[in-house]
Amino acid sequence: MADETTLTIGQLARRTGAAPSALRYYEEIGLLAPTVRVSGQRRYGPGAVGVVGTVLFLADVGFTLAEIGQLMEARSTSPRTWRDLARRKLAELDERIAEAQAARVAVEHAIACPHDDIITCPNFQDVVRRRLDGELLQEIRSP
Amino acid sequence: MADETTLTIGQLARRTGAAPSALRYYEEIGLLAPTVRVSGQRRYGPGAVGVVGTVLFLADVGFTLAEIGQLMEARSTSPRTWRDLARRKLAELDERIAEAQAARVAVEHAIACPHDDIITCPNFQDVVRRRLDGELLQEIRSP
DNA sequence: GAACAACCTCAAGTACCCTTGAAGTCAACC
DNA sequence: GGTTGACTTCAAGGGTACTTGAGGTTGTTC
Repeated sequence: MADETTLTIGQLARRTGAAPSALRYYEEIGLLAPTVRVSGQRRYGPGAVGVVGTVLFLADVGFTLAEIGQLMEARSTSPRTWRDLARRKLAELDERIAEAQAARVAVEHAIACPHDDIITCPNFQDVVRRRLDGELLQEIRSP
Repeated sequence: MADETTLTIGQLARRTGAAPSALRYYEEIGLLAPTVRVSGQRRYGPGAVGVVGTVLFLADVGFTLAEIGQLMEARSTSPRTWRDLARRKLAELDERIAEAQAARVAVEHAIACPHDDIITCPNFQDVVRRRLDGELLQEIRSP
């Protein structure tokens, strides 16, 4: 029977919902610190669940693994950096929400439109034109 | 001087904001119909701007290129399919919005938390625990 | 002592959406 | 007739986050 306070990679995987291969990958890219080995096999302390959970949560929130790496590093050493990164992501989330809501409205309009071929629908053409104009504006702003 | 009602790939690219390589790629995967060629070069009618604009808009909205392919095919032949696909994406957008809003709240809480190492913060631990429990529920729901 | 599950490493593959580079063609201009 | 710019094809590369497969070891169980 195994130690009860220590987890194998499979057990950690089950408790966190991350695949063992993903956990190995996280270790490989430096997101998770290398662990104690028992005859070659990784053993995790109970705290690992929280760490992996944090990683997964941050990934859900939209941080890339590289960003999560920075966050985990700044975690205890520099709460200021941590909060800066978090605030930046907050702005990104707001943007994403706004975009999704705009998209939602546009799709709703397209569905409500009585035309059979949407490309012929004036409403839709309007949406598309705005999309194209947005692109052009971006190009003009940063040439 | 060239025909005024017809566009080269570069001109179409400038009018739509899509790179020429992207337009060729769209054609390659069947998203854009192959066009007339003038001594080997693609020539697009004015309607192409709308078509490409539609593709770009749909991509923004979150459709994959494969889905956009289906949509373009169903466009005039089957408005019902079109609306079905659109409605499904609407639900997806709602989900995405809800997720982003939940993430926003969680990040806000994390920022507001007075703890220096967030992993030790009870609020944050709670967020992470909910994330893990959510995962487990999913696993139970679809084993 | 053989099977079995779960672990290990390392290289390569996957999915999506393109971009980049090499090598060449074509029309227009000087 | 040589350069320029925009076009052509085709194969390969790139970023992100993993997964998969081959080939091998360890520990437990029958």
